[in-house]
Amino acid sequence: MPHRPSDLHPFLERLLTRSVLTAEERCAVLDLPTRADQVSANRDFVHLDQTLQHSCIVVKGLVGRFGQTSQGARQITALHIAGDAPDLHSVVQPKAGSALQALTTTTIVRVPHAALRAVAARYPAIAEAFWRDSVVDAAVLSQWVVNVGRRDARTRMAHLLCEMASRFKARLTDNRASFPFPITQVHLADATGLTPVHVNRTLKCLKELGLMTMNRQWVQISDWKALARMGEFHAGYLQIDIKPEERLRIAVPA
Amino acid sequence: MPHRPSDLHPFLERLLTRSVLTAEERCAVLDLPTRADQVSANRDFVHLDQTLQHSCIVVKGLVGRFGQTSQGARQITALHIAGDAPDLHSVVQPKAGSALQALTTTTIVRVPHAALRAVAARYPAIAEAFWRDSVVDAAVLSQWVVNVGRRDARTRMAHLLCEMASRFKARLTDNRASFPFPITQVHLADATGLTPVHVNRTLKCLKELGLMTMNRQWVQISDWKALARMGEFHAGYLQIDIKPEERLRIAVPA
DNA sequence: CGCGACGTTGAGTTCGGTCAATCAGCGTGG
DNA sequence: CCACGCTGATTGACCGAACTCAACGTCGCG
Repeated sequence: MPHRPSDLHPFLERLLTRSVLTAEERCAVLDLPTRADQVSANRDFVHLDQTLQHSCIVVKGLVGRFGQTSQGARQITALHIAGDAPDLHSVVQPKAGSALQALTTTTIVRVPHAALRAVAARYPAIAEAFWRDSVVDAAVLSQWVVNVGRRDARTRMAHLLCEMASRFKARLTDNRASFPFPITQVHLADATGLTPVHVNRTLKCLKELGLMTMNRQWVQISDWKALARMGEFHAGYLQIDIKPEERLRIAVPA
Repeated sequence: MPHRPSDLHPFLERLLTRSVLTAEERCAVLDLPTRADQVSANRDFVHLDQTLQHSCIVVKGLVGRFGQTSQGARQITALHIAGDAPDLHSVVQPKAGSALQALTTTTIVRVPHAALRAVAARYPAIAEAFWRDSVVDAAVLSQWVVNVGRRDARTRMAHLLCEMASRFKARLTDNRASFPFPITQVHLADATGLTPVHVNRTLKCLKELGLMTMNRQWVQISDWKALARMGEFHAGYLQIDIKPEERLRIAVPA
């Protein structure tokens, strides 16, 4: 069953890396109604405590989930790239527990909860895929707690870079890889729980060790193995690269 | 429809604080087959990378989800009390991404995935409640990232104590509260990302400020408002105390 | 060309870590 | 009953990774 190109393709791909959906179910996902929206850098497009009627999906760009202390310090609790649905959970929990902000000019699409709920009710396998997606996000969060709680600055940074490289599916050739990562050092600081100054020094250190280089738009990893070792990075928790036959499907086809 | 007492009652209660289930659905939850199990303190009962056939539910005691660095430092990423299902997510994601360990002598029940899947398939509202449960857990995790990433030791500790008091539903009278919290300072350190020595000093400080006292088994909060202020604690994210009419139900009754 | 955002660097400080000793409670076995 | 040993709590002295403050550099853009 062929299907026209859609902003939702990357999202469907993401679901399919971990869940099994029939052709009909895939079409149902792609046919979800969407409203595209451009968000400029450093703009919240979901506010704390806002009650949502839509979930959004990142089409292009970079989105951060922000928490914040009463002293005004900000902490990024999750980074979301194209294909991610940063607030899919709002389908069952519409009150936003944290803000979403674009870190660069970002295009998102909004999908009405009504449509998501309808498709989840009609196709239990899609509900299952949504639940699984939330679960994988939680596994990533749990890694972030370990990262921020127990690792030193270099290790933290290396881990984050490895995670993002994996999620961007950066092609690994000859122990090198590179991927577009349009993030400032200030935002890296908010993601790692460091200060911007120390992020700068940490990156300098990783560069001097010959592990990677970075500019505003792009990360070049020059020694993947060493960076992964330094970051204590093991990709398993991301549930990427699941072999097709290992994907799980509970729901029976309609 | 009356029902015999069950180890699953606290779990059902937990689901019902956030989700709406019909009498039939409640019975279906309570009728889940269980196998009780006693776990002694400091014993892993779910190991990293283990593929699970059961989810467990805490009946009595305290369970920690543990992550760990390659240097052997441990970080608790979640604490689970009676009524919690620490690995409900294994229903859709059976490979464990972190270890579960009892922090005191704990009794759990194990529920086969097959039974959970069957009940979720038969009653979409139960699947929805499970998903919502995962989502709330993720919201707590996200708070922990903020806590560990951006707050100083005193604030961190105060926040953790307030969170646990709220989850234990500690009765608040005259700005005081107390609840049973059988945790060692070593485990508190693993939960807050501090060292045991500094936990000790931090608790001493909170005590000297007249905010709380603590021994191995019990926490006494002597000035709830001040402790909550110090910990920047706002209970909203826990999704406790949801008014009955604000609970969400998407699925239509069978 | 000037401005603003971001990146870089140095000097000094501090919060929390490390190491090590001591204390307190408690269950066990002689 | 009491000595022993274990686990966890407490305290002190010192250290160091990361923070703060402040200046300067660089790049893109109006």
